[in-house]
Amino acid sequence: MADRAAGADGGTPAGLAKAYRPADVEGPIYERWLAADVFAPDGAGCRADPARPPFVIIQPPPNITGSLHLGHAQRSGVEDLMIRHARMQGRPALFLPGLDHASIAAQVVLDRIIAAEGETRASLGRDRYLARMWQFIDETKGVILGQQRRLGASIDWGRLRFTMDEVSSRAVREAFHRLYREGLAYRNETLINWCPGCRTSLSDLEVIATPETGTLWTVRYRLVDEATGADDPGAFITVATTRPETILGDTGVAVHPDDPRYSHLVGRRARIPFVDRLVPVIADAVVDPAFGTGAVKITPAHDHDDYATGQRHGLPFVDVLRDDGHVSAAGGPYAGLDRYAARQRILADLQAAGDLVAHRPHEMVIGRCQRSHDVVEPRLKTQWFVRTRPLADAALQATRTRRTVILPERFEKVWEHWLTDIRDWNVSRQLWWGHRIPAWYCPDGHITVSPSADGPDACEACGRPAAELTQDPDIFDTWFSSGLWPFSTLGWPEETADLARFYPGTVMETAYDIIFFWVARMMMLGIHLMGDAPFDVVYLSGLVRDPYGQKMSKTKGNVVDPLEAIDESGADALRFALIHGAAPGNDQKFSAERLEHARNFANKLWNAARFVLGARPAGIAADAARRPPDPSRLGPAERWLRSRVAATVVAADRALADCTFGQLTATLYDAIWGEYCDWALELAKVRLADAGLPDADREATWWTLVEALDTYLRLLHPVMPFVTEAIWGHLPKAPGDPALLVVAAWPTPGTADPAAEAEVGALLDLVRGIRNARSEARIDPAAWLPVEAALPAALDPAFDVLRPALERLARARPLARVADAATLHGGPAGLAVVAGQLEAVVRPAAGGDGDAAARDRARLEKELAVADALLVAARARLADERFTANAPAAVVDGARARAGELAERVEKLRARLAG
RNA sequence: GGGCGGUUAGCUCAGUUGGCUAGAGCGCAUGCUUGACAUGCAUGAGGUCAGAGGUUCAAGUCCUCUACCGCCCA
Repeated sequence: MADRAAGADGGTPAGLAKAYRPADVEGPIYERWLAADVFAPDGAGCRADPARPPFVIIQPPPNITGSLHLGHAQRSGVEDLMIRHARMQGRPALFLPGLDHASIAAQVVLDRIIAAEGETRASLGRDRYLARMWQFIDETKGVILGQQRRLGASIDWGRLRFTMDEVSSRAVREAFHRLYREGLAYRNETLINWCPGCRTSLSDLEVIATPETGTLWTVRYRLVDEATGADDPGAFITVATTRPETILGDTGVAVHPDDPRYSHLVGRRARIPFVDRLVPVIADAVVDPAFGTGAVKITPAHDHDDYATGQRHGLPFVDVLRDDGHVSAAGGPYAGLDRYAARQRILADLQAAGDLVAHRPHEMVIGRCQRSHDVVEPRLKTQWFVRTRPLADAALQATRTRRTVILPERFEKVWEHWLTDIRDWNVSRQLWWGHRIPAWYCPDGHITVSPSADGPDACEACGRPAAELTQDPDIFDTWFSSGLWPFSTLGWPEETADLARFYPGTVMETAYDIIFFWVARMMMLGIHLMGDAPFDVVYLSGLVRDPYGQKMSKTKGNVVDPLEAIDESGADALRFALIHGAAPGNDQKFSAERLEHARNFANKLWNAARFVLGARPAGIAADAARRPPDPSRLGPAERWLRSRVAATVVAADRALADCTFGQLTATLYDAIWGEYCDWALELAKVRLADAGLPDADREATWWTLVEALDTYLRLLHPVMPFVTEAIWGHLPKAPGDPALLVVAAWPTPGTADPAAEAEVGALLDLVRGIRNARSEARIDPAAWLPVEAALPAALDPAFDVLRPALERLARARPLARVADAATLHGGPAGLAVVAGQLEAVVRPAAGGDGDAAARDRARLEKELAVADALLVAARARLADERFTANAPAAVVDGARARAGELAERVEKLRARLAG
């Protein structure tokens, strides 16, 4: 691992390579975690307190035949972050992984493969097809598991579940059996959504309403002369339709009862062309007289509205489609034609007969299959349904009482709305790959539902032996087994120890686009079957999009492969980039720049550690146990750093408590880069190199750096587990520390030191001011220039200690303190610096040219203009009695102090410009 | 048609219960092989917080309306 990597560079401090090379580090570290058995809440290396409440995330199972995309990577990263944090806090943390069989998706993939082998589903038959599927998933399941591992997910591999394994299968049978017994699962013939491409029914959720421009054709039906039974010459009723092929299934024509244009026709019969069916003209208030001609053809077997109308009026239901979307035998002369070919033929034939009256473009909403995008056909089928109303009410109750909280909260409205209007759930799918519905039918039409893997022994109703029963050929909607996931994974229906300990789970994290498909169903089934909601928090993450905000998709070619990103930049960089952009419910754009930014951060941290480890004072042994710095030896910079670290711990804790993980990464980035690397290490360098100081002082400085680094590594570990673990392995350990950071204790905040923060803050401002003046005056950055500084007496002790460091940072030598700001005036030409309450003068080597003086003057004038404008505003505010009377005292005091500082600054700047 | 979200620097985004000079990364400009890091360092430029109105001592933040973009449901 890291030691091996060091060899290439040779002689680098502490055996760390000059640049962080994730590829060298990640694999071995994951191996060490596995070997130490730290991921499982009952693993040998687990250090959790078993008395504390477990923290449980059951991972959303990815499709077993697929591969991980960035969305998976992001969610996996966020889940792992929560799990690792909980684990470090000492809670038993269960991160349970799984795979989903994804019926339709898997069949689509396999169908393509067997097609290349010259086979089809039909040619193989059900049994051989399923055998082929098991073989296929055996080959592919490793892909996605390996990806999880590459991401660093600290999942409990021993508890890996698959939605089609025996434990999950038993749960599906048992759940369905119970729902059936309770009347919550029922079989019914009704209109369902049929996808001719997938040749299966779909739930309402899988049908996507798509606005499209179609054609509205106007067709006239001939009315029959009841006396003769022949067509009544010249008597027509004209209807409008967007689906002419459904004419074949028409069993009525409806008009509005109050429509005077048609009232005389109600009760007569029309002849449906081609199939020669006589159908009644009926009156029904559902008809919109303003739409089309005001007369509506009724196709009860192929339209949801017509279905209801047909029921009200006792019309026949004629299914004119086959499963493959071709016209069935009921379609007379068009039988066997594809639905759209039939449409064209019918239109042509109507035209020829003179019955096609008109046509015009028509804006409409068409239901398309979520997966195949085929136009979905409403059809009459006998299917199994789950009665959702009582289940949905319980789910609503759980969120209304805050038993389960949805993040971000705005999704609770969406949740409410959907569950309030929910319709029964069609769970039958006419596919092969999935859980076979455990329902058997006897020749007398009795239904037997059995939870047993072997099926029933006999018909429940009439006792016919099993041999005379036939099992329902259909399988369950994949989401039915997914809905049981929070407890089927734990062994339900058996009362296992895991089930008792880990149900309900803590957080369910998933993408917001499956809130109904999955979250709602887990909630409904979990509450019903387990008696309690399956989780405390539903964390809905957003989608990961490409840099232009487009959804990533293979067809667009804008997909970023997580493994490639890891190969290039490391798993930590990918995790950081994804987590940094993750706000609950918000989509994020992902770009190479973001990844690079994260990679640079990992490298920065690595190098900071490299410096610290290489700067160990001689008096401290390489294998010395870590101890806190000696408080009596701490200088202002050390006190400042410890205070900042304490503040960072507080901020990190807060971000974790709020689930604002982007805030967490920003906090740690700013602290590590902006405070630790930019200032703390630079200040410490000088002190550590100062041979004139007592050993104990330098050792205290080093221990302070180590302590801070140790804390940062712990805080950052959940986000960037590999680099932090790699570095931590080189740090001195405190007594009680484990061998691996993954199970080290989460930090507790230290004590704030406001005085140190103020003192050091002021002195760092002085450094910034000097640098600014030098840079603006275009002075050679390498040049050492004398600087005189005037500071309040209170800063003297800190200044005395830090002076060598400040000199180096400001390239100021000597950096002399003067007692009185007035003495800064006059004398040789200099660059004025006004930084907060401090003033200084930089003395350029050769007095500077005329341009330099002019530039310096311009800089001061600009600073004065800004300060003056702010002062005017601040004074105006304080002059307003309503402000001083109404605002909180702290705010008013702050404004007064601010105005005072500004006045001082303005005065100083004016004095400099005058002098 | 109903609902939700967004609009802050050239780009991508932070911005907590309303309260000190609205921040970061990338990009840009100028300069730097400073003994951890050029995957770096220093300094700087760059903002009418979409628009209008309102509440308030005080609004990027709260309310109303408008515009544009996106999403969900029907």
